[in-house]
Amino acid sequence: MRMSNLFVQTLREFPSDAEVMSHKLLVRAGYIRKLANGIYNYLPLMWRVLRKVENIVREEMDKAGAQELLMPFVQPSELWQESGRWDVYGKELMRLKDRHSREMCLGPTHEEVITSIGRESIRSYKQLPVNLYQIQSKFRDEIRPRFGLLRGREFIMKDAYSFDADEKGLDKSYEIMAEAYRRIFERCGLETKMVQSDSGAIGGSVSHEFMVLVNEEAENNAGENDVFYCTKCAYSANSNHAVSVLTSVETDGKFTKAEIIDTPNTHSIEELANFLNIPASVICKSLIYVVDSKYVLALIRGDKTVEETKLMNVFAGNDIRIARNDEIEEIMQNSELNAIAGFIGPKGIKGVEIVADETVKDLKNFVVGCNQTDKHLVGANWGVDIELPIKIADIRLVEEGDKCVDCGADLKVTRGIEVGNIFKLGTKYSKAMNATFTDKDGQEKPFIMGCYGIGISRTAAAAVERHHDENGIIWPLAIAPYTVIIVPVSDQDEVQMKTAEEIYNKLLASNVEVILDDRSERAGVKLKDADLIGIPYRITIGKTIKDGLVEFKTRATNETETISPEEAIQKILAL
RNA sequence: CGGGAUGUAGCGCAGCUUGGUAGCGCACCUCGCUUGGGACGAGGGGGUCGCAGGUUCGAAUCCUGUCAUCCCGACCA
Repeated sequence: MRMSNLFVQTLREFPSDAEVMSHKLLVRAGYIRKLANGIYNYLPLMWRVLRKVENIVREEMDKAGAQELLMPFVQPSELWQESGRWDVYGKELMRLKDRHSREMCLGPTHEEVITSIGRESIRSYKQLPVNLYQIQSKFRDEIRPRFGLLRGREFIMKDAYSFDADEKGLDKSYEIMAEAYRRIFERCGLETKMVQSDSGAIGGSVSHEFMVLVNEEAENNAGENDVFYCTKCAYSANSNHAVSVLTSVETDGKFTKAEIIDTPNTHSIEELANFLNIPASVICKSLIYVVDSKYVLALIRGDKTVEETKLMNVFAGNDIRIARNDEIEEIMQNSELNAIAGFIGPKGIKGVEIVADETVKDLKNFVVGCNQTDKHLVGANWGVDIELPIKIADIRLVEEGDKCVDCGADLKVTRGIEVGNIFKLGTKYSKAMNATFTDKDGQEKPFIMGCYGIGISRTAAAAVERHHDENGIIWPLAIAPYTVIIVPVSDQDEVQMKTAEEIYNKLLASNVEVILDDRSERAGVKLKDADLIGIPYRITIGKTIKDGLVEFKTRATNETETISPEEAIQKILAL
């Protein structure tokens, strides 16, 4: 490709609406252009990168025994009614009507469609296992798209679905996919961590996410997930799923007599602990949440934080948020109580489901809200002053310094970008949609399914997030849009131009993906652009060509060597 | 949806407080000059000032509404 023909427009400055590096760089280097909120044009350079990622994914999926197909992007509502998700998926599902007023949606994922394919085509256990995948644009009407390609509304995804006859088969399919995923990300030049995760709205039991870890020091951290990992063993998990053993702290309070005392203006745990001069760990914190449309009172030890996804899962909910003040007022009125947030407690409260975190059950002589503003109950004990809630669960957010449940070593936290996700779905969809096969014993059984996603466009963006410097992108070789760029310093120097053309033609003849910067620009412009665009190797032809030498630069290390054109060609061919 | 901010040329911004009919840098076009890290000079093209109302002799500027975008929380590949 000649640079003079390449459809690319680099910008001198970063776009003002971008926050994270991958977004800033991809726009500035002319890879993407926003069309609408969360919707981007993939310009020619970007499309080349995406196709590279896709092809790596294809090769590894095919190698793993999966077969590619393509399902419709627009789907009928009927299938979603069958699975039950039409009503629970929420506003992320982009719904629309066709000319006959039939309800349709833009595919955010394809469990329903693949299940319908499975039930129509797979009749016997002899046809199993099957793993089908596609690479396609998905649409999710995200509440807040951001970070460019890292969280768009329209994005490119590889989604695979496995069908097995039994759990053992699923375990095997799952392990094969996990292994394929490890290879895919490694080939894309991305170090990933496979972490346990919540299985969320898609449903199912076991799931893991593949996280690209991003360093904490980065100014704008694009990692949207907290990943906890053990410093000693292999345990790692998304914060929405992580569990831990706590280090022991004071849980027996100093108040030995149960009484309600004045605690004016102690709206937060910190204020209350300071006022009473006690550790937060002898306070029982009470928080009111709205799960779907139900009120929930969550109790947790004062020094700990509620993990909202865990709490939501206790009630098998789809949506959770902390209650607003007017909703708390409503609950108080219905309970014939009167307290504002900060003084809420479990005693006497009505119209809410109560769940206690495991941390509260061992509290003794503790402090808790008593539903009277500016007062708390101190010296409380379960079963004496307040009944211990029946529902006890782990709804606690793990913190750095907690201990690993597997080996007892310290847990640490880091930020990660989720680029892949694998789920054991089990029979969630096959049962709901009546997708069955005939097993060995002649019985009709629902398929045991799994699903496996990779964000293709997100993976490319994550690669930029992970590999760049102050001058621009540094593409891993395997997904770079071009392998090498040839830069003659002056287009007016005939020898330079002639040499550049020769190297260009030789590399082209060997099927190397090469750019010749034949533009009539000053050297600085061409060199800046080469760095910004992030081509892994650069052959610069300058004055030293008089001595038969060119400069060979490796973008990843910014190291250069002065060698002959032929040597430069050989170095590229040897990659 | 809640909290905060912004909409002026392809990109980055000034002008708005104190109304008088739009400007700077980059990019783009022409000519000259220049060619190892985003040169320079001269000339040029491009904007219903997000949109709709209102106030006014007159609105980018003041008022009202509306739309869009960005940031912080809930979503997820």
